[in-house]
Amino acid sequence: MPVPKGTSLDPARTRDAILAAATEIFYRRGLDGVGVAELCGVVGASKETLYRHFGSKDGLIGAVLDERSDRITRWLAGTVDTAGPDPGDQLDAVFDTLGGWYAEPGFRGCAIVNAAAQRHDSPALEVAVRHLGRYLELLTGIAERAGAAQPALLGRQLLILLEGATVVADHHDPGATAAEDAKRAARALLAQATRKASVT
Amino acid sequence: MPVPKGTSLDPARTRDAILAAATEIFYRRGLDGVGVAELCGVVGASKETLYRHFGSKDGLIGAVLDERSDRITRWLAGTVDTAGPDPGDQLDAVFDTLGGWYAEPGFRGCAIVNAAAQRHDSPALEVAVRHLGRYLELLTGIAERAGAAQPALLGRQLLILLEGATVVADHHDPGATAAEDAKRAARALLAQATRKASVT
DNA sequence: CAGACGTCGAACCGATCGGTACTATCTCCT
DNA sequence: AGGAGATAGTACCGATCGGTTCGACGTCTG
Repeated sequence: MPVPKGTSLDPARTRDAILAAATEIFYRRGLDGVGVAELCGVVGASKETLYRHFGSKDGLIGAVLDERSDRITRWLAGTVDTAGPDPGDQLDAVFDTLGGWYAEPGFRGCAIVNAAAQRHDSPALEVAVRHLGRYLELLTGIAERAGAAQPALLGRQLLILLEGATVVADHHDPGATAAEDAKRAARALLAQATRKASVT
Repeated sequence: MPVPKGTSLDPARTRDAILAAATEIFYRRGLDGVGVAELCGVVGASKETLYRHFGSKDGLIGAVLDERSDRITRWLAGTVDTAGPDPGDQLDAVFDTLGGWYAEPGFRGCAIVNAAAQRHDSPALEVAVRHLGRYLELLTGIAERAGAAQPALLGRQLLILLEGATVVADHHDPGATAAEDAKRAARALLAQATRKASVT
């Protein structure tokens, strides 16, 4: 039966359902680890519907990564906003939030960086560049508000800590200390960058 | 013609040739981005030869990652050995070496971490865990020799910097400063950890 | 009520996938 | 000299790939 009797016809909702299912399964199994047919089976949609909404598998991948980057960025910016006015507290909030993410079951690293690792062109690379740019903007803002001597430098260093902690948490973090380790390092760099007599 | 007239028959060399070609093409195009047939065409070997040496594509992937991890670890340890006795100099050597790698044309991030991003089981994950463990051992050794208050902590933080710099260099490093940024951060953390009145 | 639109389910397409089998031919070792 | 082992080349296997097409049937909008 096409279109089960009684369902409300809502293209936007259908699109969102495909997007949500694809986001989860692409993250868990990798972009090449699942075919379009299986994906359609999981979400309960037909291939025609998927291709009408996204045009191609690459189009779907692009949409998934776009949406995920937007959501993560909003989520992280939200934790900064609710952390109060102190830049140090904001930094703590960022890494505490990351720590919560690392501890979630099914954590597999950053979906966007992972995607860029397996498709070094297509939409994935562009989304990754933009995604890290957003992170950098957020972190540099904290560095500026803290009065760091070289906020751009500190922002880049904080980005390195963030991405490094994510990789380490994914692949080598027996004590689950990556977020805490990175937080301490971030605090130390912040303190050093805001000291009056600053080193290099 | 099977076995071109005049070639020396050397299974080990054949194996190495396949391994070298696979290492390059897997790194550039991703594990799923190239098929066994194309790979055989590039290296000039037959499928039977490949399967006799490696058993399966996954076996080949495992061998590629194993060999690459060994080689990178030796390479990095070598730069530390030739950097002299000062732990600070050794740390500089590590990140300077990384900076040279980042600047190479065709740099695509850490092949092993990339592989683990697209195959979160199989041999890739185990090799990644071991690979980061080797890095951690190297960095913790530097931290110990420097007399850090908490060498294990500093080692883990240095690992985060190393991996973070690699990711950032791959995806968002317009000024190609990632290695230098990480080096400065590493130096700052080392200085802080070796100060007598140390902050947590 | 009528047409436009959305959707499912299935069939189908050519291409490619990882992997196997076999033959002809060459090198190496005794 | 002769057997054993290694190799290229090719054909082949079933499965799956991304993608297209079509008909039946449903909802939505006028």
